[in-house]
Amino acid sequence: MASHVVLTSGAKLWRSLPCLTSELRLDLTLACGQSFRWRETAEGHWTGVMGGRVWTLTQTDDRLWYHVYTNQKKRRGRENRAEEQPEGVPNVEEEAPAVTDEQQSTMEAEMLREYFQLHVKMEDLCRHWGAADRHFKNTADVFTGVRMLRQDPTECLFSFICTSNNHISRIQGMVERLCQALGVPLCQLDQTPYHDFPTLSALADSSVEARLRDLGFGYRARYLQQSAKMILDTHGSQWIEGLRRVPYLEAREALRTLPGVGAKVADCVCLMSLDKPEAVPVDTHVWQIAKRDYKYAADNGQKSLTDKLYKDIGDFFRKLWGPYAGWGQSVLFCADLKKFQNLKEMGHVKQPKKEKETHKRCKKTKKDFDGNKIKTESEYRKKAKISVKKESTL
DNA sequence: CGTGGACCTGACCC
DNA sequence: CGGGTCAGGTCCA
Repeated sequence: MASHVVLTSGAKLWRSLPCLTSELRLDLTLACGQSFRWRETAEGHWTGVMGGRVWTLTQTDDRLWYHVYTNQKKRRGRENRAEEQPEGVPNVEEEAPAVTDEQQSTMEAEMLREYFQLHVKMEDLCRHWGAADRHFKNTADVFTGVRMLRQDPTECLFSFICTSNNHISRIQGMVERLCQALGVPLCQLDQTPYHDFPTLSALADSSVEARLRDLGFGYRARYLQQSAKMILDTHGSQWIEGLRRVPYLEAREALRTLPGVGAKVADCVCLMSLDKPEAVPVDTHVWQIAKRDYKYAADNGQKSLTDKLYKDIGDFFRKLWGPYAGWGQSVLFCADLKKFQNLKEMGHVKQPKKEKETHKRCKKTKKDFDGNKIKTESEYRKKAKISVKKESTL
């Protein structure tokens, strides 16, 4: 049976492209809640599905290494997988045209450059933002290499419908079950099956709501099915992709007409899949960041994130950072996640022992590796103050 | 325009 | 083990 590859055993299986870790950190970028499809399958090795293929990625100081697995061939006509493969689902990579390894590799490298948007120079953006924004600089100095992915719009939309009033560890499991239940199987590696993300038609089927409720999606089950159906019925299968070519606000409002898609989810989809780098998703984290680190609306005492407040906070960051404000937001968002707090405290001091412990933990818990957990709100504030103090002394 | 609740579920804490 | 709280929100009154 096929298994996950690692770089140390079999360099022949790998290809690479130039990419500095200052531009891309796989661990931060793939586990900060943009995409829910990547898992650390071996230390520093991330396996997931992108563009209908299964990849393992890893990196060295100046290169990004990748391996693409061969999809299992579907035997036509004699598969009893009717349950898993709704009709009308195209079989990815079927009858692959004859291409040389070289051509194949060139194409794969190009897919990666697009997925990670390597043409955008994060280092330049961060230097620019850091010059005018002290708090950003202090955070970005530790959280370098957090990039915005350019995800498939359908996957992004339906994944983020799952995020409402939810947490990352559960969302990951839900998205995995969603793909397993409704997506085309691609291959299996060490007992782990990999599936493509479901198509719109698979999601729109009337049986989907009940099915997903059984899989623990709660009230989101209806949103997923209804949104898919609404898109197909009133706009057509290419509609979401088409939103890449319309202005930000227009795309955002279009998305908001879908059930389960509010301001936050719409902005996530705009930023992470529709080429709208100015979109700033404002969630509880970003609201906290705005108040705590930017003294935004100091003690205005707002209870909830109203539409107006949402827009004002977004405008605030857009004014501060400019047209790529969404990319800036993602750096601070990532730095605010519980699971990455340990990175901050290590700061510039080298603590190899601690790092080892963290890695162990990642493997053991495998689903949810929290670094130093913050138990209560007050403890959270304490930490925030500490980090502010550190910053002021720098 | 702003507020208060309901909403599924399970991870995490005590 | 049982009970509360909370999570990258959205929708409705």
